[in-house]
Amino acid sequence: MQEENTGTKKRIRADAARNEDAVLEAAKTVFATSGVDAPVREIAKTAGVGVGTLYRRFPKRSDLVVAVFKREVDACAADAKTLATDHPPGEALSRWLRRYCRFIVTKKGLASALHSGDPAFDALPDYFRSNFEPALQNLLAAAAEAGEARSDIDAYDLLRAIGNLASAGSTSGGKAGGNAGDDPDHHEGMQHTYRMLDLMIDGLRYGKSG
Amino acid sequence: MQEENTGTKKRIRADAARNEDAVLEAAKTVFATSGVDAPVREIAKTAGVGVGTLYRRFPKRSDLVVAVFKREVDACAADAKTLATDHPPGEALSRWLRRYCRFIVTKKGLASALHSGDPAFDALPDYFRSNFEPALQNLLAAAAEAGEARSDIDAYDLLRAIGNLASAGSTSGGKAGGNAGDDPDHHEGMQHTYRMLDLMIDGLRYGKSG
DNA sequence: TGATAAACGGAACATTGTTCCGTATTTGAA
DNA sequence: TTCAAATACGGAACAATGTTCCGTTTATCA
Repeated sequence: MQEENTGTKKRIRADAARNEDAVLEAAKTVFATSGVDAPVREIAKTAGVGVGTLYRRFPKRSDLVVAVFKREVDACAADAKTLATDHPPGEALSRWLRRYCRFIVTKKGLASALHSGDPAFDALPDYFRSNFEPALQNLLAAAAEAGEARSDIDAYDLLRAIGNLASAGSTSGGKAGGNAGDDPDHHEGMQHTYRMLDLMIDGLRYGKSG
Repeated sequence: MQEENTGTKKRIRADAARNEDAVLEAAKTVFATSGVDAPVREIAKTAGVGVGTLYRRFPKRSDLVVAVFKREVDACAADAKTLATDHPPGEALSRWLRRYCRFIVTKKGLASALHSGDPAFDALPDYFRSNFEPALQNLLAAAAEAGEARSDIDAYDLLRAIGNLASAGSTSGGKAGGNAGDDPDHHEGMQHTYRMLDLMIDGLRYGKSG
């Protein structure tokens, strides 16, 4: 059990692993800056690699999009665990919902790609749900048990509700809206979205059966 | 009032008009066959025209898409009037709803383009509604007056309902689903859609307040 | 340190939107 | 009918972008 990979032959070369990570990181940045339709070359250049390198790891452009998306889903879902250990249940729940809200807004460009009919993205909705639903479910259950939230809320319903809330509040274009500031929290629409989210959170905490 | 164009200088050359029509017709065919993402060259070739000619009339690819869409909206809306004069009110209503249903299904590819965030398509939803709503409104009113349909149905509600019905029933890809037959009426999903539509039509005709 | 497999970089290719311009056609008048 | 000007035509050429190929470089291991 010394080797970390079971089954496959050899382990990946160090530079290969480093580059894969650089590409993913660059893609995340570029997608956020120039939208999901940004040229592959731009991503490669940002990552400091040639297109050949990029394509060896991600044979299709859509593979890269999918990988970045999944990676960010993972990160967001992982934050649920972190928050749960670092904060009291109600606070953890509230913080994660904001985190999730930010995720939705910054993925606005992706959303349209998902519904583009390209089969490459068919698996993403499932991935989305199967990661976020349990994450939120745990936060909800813990908060309910601690008496810090009502217990009659379905995790998936809440995910969808906030998803709708957030995507309605953000500007519609694919190209990453305003260039004024980098922080999505300071977009006008975002403020409104947060107010609505606070309303929901209050409802969760102080509603009936609390 | 002898000249048909008021304000502009001269009238368009005969070959120009002929070509514009050929391009629109070709685009309609190609979009239906290969999807809205079909190459401009393919459309030009189908129309028997050079790309230069196509681009003089439609400076952007999206202009052509918009033009085709509007043209088909016009055609569908115009059919409402034709049907109204050729058939008794209830029959006209019923026939047009099927016609509209077919329109929706064959425009499935367009639907995703509309929601792509491209500002070129921003005006289309309005165009859609402002043409179809009055058309259906007239049919509904006539049928209601003749006692052949209930009178408490909102035209726009019905348009949306059937729109949802039809787009749910058709295959999801952009590329025009099965190559088996050309007739959309014979796709499996279409049969189901028609059955649901019949249910609605029956409801319209024999429901309360008939 | 050297052999070898793996990975790298980026030039080259294919596809597609769009522009340009020399040539052909239509139009209106002599 | 004939001719000149205006208009439109066709398609080569350009630009942007996804993808492939291959000669060169680098990591790994003995």
